[in-house]
Amino acid sequence: MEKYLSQLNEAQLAPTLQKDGPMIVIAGAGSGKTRVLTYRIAYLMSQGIDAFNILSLTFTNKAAREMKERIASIVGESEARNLWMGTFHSIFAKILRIEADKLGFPTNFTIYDSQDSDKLIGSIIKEMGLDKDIYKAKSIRSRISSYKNSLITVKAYLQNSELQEADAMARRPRMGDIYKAYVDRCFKAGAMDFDDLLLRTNELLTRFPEVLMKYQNRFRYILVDEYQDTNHSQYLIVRALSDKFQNICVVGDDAQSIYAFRGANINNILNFQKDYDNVKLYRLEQNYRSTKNIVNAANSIIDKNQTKLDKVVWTANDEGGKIIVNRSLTDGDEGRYVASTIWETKMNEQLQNKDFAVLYRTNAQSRAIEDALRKRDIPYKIYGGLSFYQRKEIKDVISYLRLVINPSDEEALKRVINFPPRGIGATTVDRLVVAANQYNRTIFEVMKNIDKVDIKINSGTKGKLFDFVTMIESYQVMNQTADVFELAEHVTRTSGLIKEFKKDATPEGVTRMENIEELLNGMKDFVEGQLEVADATASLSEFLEDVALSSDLDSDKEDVDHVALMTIHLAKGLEFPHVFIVGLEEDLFPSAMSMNTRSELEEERRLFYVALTRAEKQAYLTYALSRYRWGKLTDADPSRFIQEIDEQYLEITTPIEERRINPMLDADIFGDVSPNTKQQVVSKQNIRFKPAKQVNLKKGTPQKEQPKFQASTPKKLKPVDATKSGGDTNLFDGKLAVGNIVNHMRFGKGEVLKIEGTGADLKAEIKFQQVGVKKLLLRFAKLDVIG
DNA sequence: TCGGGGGATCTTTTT
DNA sequence: GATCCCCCGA
Repeated sequence: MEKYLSQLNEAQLAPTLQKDGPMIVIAGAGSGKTRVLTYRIAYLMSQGIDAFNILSLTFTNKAAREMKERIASIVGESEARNLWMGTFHSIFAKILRIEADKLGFPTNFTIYDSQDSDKLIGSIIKEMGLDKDIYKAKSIRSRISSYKNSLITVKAYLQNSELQEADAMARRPRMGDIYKAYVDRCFKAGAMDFDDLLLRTNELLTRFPEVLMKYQNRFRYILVDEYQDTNHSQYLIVRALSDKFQNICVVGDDAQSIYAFRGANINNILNFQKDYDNVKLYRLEQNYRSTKNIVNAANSIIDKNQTKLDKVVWTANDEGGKIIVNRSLTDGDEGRYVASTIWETKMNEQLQNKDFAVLYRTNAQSRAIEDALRKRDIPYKIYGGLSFYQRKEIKDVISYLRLVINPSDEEALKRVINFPPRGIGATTVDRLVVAANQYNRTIFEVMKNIDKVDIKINSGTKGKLFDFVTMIESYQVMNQTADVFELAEHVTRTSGLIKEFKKDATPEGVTRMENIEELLNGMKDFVEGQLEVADATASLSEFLEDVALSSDLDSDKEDVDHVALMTIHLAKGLEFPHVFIVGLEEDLFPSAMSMNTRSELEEERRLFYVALTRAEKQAYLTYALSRYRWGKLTDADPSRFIQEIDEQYLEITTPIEERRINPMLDADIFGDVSPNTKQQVVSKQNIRFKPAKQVNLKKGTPQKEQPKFQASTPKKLKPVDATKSGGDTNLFDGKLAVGNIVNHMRFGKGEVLKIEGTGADLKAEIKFQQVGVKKLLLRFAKLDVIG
């Protein structure tokens, strides 16, 4: 152990060696926090703590796997095996399976992905006869998701008139009914969505003190990585579990909090010291990853944020090259610049493809980069986006398997009952759903008892339903003895899936077949890794759980040499020698959707900080003057984030003339002069920045500068959850001032007289022309600032 | 019931 | 540009 501990610096050593008590490690980017976590766990074990008593929550399953391997190499394979390590979702899914019966769920409950949830919500809206343009499935889902992450159950919602009123004012008075129907239907289907995995865990720990006690006693030492990205629901789980022994170690970096949009609450990390007694605070400030130029440039950006903890990240590394800023005419040119620069650098510096990463704000940006790399024959891999398991053909196969495990799974059933087409149309399915609701049974049960049910279906169709049921049941029988691979192979053949996909001879159809083959191969691997598991059923359910909860990143194989393409969100925690951050344009990065409040913009800035700090040696920032968006060529302005970097760290290069990089360059890559060498250094003044759009609306700000960003769009003014603590959630935080003239949806025009309260309680006293003085909770009031 | 064609909407980010 | 969804004719 000593041998390993000697690899740590002093700052890293202190938290590693603190065995007991609550502690927080504020770890700057690249400061070795994973190393601290890993060695700390190894150290705990060397001090006689049983692996069974340690719970370690990570942000990706891949991170968990890597840490576990590392720990195994220190303390031994057999010791490390018993560690509980993984994401919140995967760890608590396992616990929920063990305790499922207490909550009335089957052990083999299905995990609905977002697509399943959307479809279910869509059908509920349809069944209720609501207008789907007002009740958009996706936005309803995100509302429900944020309720769940804030622990607002259906019951709590129905008791909360403020929330209901807010939804009513957003023209969605039936929100509560939909929420209730959605939860009921998930329950009936034996399904949990992502948020349920956390919410139901909270329910379990609250309703069953003996269960809480069991896990408190079990997990005596708890470690949480990326604590800045935990949401309220996760926060409560951690609190509950750590309450007895208080051996809780959280690690994070407020500067890298980038998941507020899915409920992450930065206050969890900002307030940690108030949550426990005698919290020890450690800081890791030395960056081992990046050059001085990169670290300093990143610092100069994050300095622009108001909400942050004190921390000075520094490095003893070389100064390194300046950050290269490149302008292109179009997104296509940008892609070609990236590809040719990678090509050249690789040659000049004898690098591999995997030394490069291209990071972007939105998945849609990958295409232009992809095309350029492909033309240069540079191997690449796109992470995220439409993940393998979300592809249609894969979901089809998986849905059959889900039905085998859990025939109540409504979404899986609807997906495959008529695919491949077997003459069971939408009308029939609708009638089945109605009957199922009527008899309070699942659709599958109704189908099984179709003769005992009062339903208008002709006998021919009944026969088809019977055949389908028989088929699924035969798979269930097979599942008793066969392994996942054998079963899936059988299912794809006998269900007609293979035949159906083979009909399609287009390139897309061929790819589909290949994907199914890849899936089967993956299953074979899984089975081989699972040989010791005796129970075949358990292994199918485990496979499906992996599928539901693993991300693209998790299945990554280290040894493949390709350029990595991914969103910045996905790149968190990773590092690459050379990093391209592309699409640095206003409205794209920062995103047009995130410029309404200071806190949103600050999150974008943290995102940029995360992107930049992925780079070890060299960072490139690129932007284009025009770009295809929504299929149309649109003009773009350079991102304010470029301007925010201290100029001394930048090398602003621009092609000598605004020439296009030869689009035909694929033909003569060697003849093309690299944009790198043909550039001249220019000063930042030469970049034509538009005046940054005003974000903090102060009194007298000319309004017409930002008609696009008026708060009147219903989407922008979602009411914020009541249970969220702290002030970071308020849309009007720092934006509304006394004297502002505002427009209220119902009350009309008025003047702000007074602002009081903080955070979720922020209120404004407004004198309306028509209805007089009103005091409004800003988190619910629909206000447009008009002057 | 099926499949093609046309229109609307989409893009922020993900477990 | 792509996908999803609706509508209509076979």
